[in-house]
Amino acid sequence: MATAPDSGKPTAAQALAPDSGNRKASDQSIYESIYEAVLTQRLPPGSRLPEVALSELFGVSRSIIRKALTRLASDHVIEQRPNQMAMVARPDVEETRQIFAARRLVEGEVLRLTAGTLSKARLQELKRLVKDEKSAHQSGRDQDRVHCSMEVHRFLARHCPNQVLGRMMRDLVLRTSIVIALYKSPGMSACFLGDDHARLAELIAKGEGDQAAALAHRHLRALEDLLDLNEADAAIDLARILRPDA
Amino acid sequence: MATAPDSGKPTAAQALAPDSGNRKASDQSIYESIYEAVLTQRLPPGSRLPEVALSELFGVSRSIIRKALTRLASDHVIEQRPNQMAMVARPDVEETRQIFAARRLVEGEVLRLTAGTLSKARLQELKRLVKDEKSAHQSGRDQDRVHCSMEVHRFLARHCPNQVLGRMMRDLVLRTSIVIALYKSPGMSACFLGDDHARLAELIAKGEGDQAAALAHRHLRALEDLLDLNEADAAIDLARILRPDA
DNA sequence: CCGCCATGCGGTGTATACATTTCGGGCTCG
DNA sequence: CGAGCCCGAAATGTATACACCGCATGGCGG
Repeated sequence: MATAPDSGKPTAAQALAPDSGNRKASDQSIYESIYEAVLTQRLPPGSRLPEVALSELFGVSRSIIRKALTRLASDHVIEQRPNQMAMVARPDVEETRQIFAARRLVEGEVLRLTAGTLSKARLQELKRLVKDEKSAHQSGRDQDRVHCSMEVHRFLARHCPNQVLGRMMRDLVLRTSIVIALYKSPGMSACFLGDDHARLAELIAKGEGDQAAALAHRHLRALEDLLDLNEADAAIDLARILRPDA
Repeated sequence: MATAPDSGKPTAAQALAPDSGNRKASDQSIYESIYEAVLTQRLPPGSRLPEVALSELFGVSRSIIRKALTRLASDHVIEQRPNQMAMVARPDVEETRQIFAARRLVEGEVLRLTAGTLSKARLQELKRLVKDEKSAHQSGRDQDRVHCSMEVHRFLARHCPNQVLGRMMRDLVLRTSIVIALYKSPGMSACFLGDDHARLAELIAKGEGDQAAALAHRHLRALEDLLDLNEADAAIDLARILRPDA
């Protein structure tokens, strides 16, 4: 069989194309390009990332690419196996549940710490993001909506007084995005649950940390419940491979 | 001045010497060697890690060393600044407080999840570690005591049902070890507070997750309070540099 | 016709050569 | 005598060459 048994493994060329114009990119900018592409689901889980292709794309040698890939692997963005091409991570169901549990814990505390500490200008920015997300949702620009939705959470992570926790939350937001792309039911409007984000911004502005944390907890629980996490275990993979007709 | 203004910057040769026998070490083993050396405080904060020296020590080329160093930097074990030698991280006071706060949050949840889930054999191992720590303490083998103390926490992180949280805790334990080495008052018996570890093991065995979390919370708070975190701000550094006599 | 092995290709793993930067010692000039 | 400049040693940054590995292909033999 030429086609892969599991989810597709497209090449990275297309999803990263907008960045190819940046000649002589540093390993930091390459890291961010791939990170962003994975975050916004332009690079779906399982996408292959050949070093040579990337080095030509970004106009640097493989040394730089390898450094960027090593860092991405450390952040659980990609998986690297010996003598094999790196690919965007595909966490299993168990890890997915753990990611959600960890994020509920960390994001809750981040919100408690952040509530009431943001300047007026920062609150403006936050509400701007929420508004942009809503408008993107209403005009059906799904790519933009996902981007803004992620940015809401990343904004809160970035401005948390405890940057150690903030950094953890940043990583968990990315991994959440990956597992949503992996396990979302077809057609679900991922991560747009009513105006949770708007209400969250309101609670953050008013300094209601505990209520913000509780809201985020429900938000993430609802999100997890929307995913196809029941059947899709390793058993399914095996069954589909061994009995492609059924 | 030949002597550095801040804490010492010894070369890495001595602390890593026991590993030099392993010719042709992989980047994974090099990563672990340095990680372990930092964890047990054989490599104090600020230690310099020149790539060429390490490559000769381990008998590999700089490529491998650079990969290991990149990963260590991702885990906040070392700091890498452009065109400068890597050195073991030296978090400032603010980051230190954030590390403790993050660890209280994460370790608390890890203990809640782990309590009551360990097999008899695993509980044996845990109590063995606690006993070894105590005996090392009583015979004054400080190196061994630190090692066992770290291993108690790492053991719990490794066997947490939620491995995403477990991995976070592993990283936080290391960073805690670093800041203890940095800020401990001279002569304090770092991280040996009564029989907290023994009582912790007891609560884990009995499945008392909440009580275990509460104990760890107090344990970590007490540990943080033992550190010199009041004065030692950037102001001190500046004062010492500008007025070496006072 | 089916299955097995050899071989080529495309990928990563590692070492090394060379460019560039930093930092310090020592010379020179004011 | 002191301040500033120059330069070289030693470190990192980058590119590249080559070895090795895995996989797919296609020919060959049963």
